[in-house]
Amino acid sequence: MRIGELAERAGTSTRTLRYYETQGLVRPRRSANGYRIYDEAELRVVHEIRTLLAVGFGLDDIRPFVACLRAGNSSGDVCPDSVAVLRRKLAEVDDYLDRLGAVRRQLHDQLAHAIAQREETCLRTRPRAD
Amino acid sequence: MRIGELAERAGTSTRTLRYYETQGLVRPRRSANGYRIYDEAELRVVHEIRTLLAVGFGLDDIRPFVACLRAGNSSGDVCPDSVAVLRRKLAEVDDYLDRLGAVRRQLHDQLAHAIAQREETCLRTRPRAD
DNA sequence: CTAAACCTTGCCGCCGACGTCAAGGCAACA
DNA sequence: TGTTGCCTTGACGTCGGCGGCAAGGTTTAG
Repeated sequence: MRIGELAERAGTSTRTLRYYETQGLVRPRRSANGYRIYDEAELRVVHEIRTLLAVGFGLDDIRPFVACLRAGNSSGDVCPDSVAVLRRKLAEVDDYLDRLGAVRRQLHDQLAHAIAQREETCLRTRPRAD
Repeated sequence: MRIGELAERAGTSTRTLRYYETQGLVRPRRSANGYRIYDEAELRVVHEIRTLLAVGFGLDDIRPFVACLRAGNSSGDVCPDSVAVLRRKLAEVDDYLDRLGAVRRQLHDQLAHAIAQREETCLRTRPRAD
């Protein structure tokens, strides 16, 4: 199949597919006139890329998964390099969750304090207004 | 004080301070020779900016807080616009925490599954090796 | 024959918060 | 007087994952 069909079937754009190629993630054959030709396996690869991107991976992180698929595995996850990336990413996410939780608490406290301050100011300004 | 001193006292760079100025967040006077002159209040402002940036705010979000400080309040949080931003940001963080939690679960499952697959493959390949 | 619908490469634009020169002016000290 | 160390504006570079456009070649349908 050509680039337009793959783009449509993968739910992305031709621009994106060419970009993945420059990043070494997808490797189409070329037909006589220079058009890119993809087989079904590449559709699988593109799906893997899209899924991992949606999870928050960068293209560099995704490379091992594509290599794993291309090595003939039914899943891109099972190779050692992929597992290593999964572990690292899980740790990163855990870190980020911690920090984001701290931020949440700070925002919450800051908001509560600001509102309390405003209440107090209102009471001082017009004590019997309410 | 001039820009170098403020940068050092605020723990940032002169480039950053000039950038904040282009964004309308900091407004120094100018001395006769064109040098930027900052008073102590601006140090406070820069601290506010840095703190909120560290929490994950963008400069646009920070603008109301600076205005609030500049209006004479002891905290940048207490003005209505600031409170509105705090609410919005808290909601954004909550959303993000949810999504990140989902990502965490997916990564965890994916990792568990990959490892289980590898164990299984090992057992099939060399059943009595371990 | 021609128009439409593909395809190609190449290059600039985007977002945000700056970093990093470059080329020059001003100030203070030996 | 020269050197060092401030300061000024201006402009381009960074990172990632593309979007969008230009200028052309190819193929297919009418």
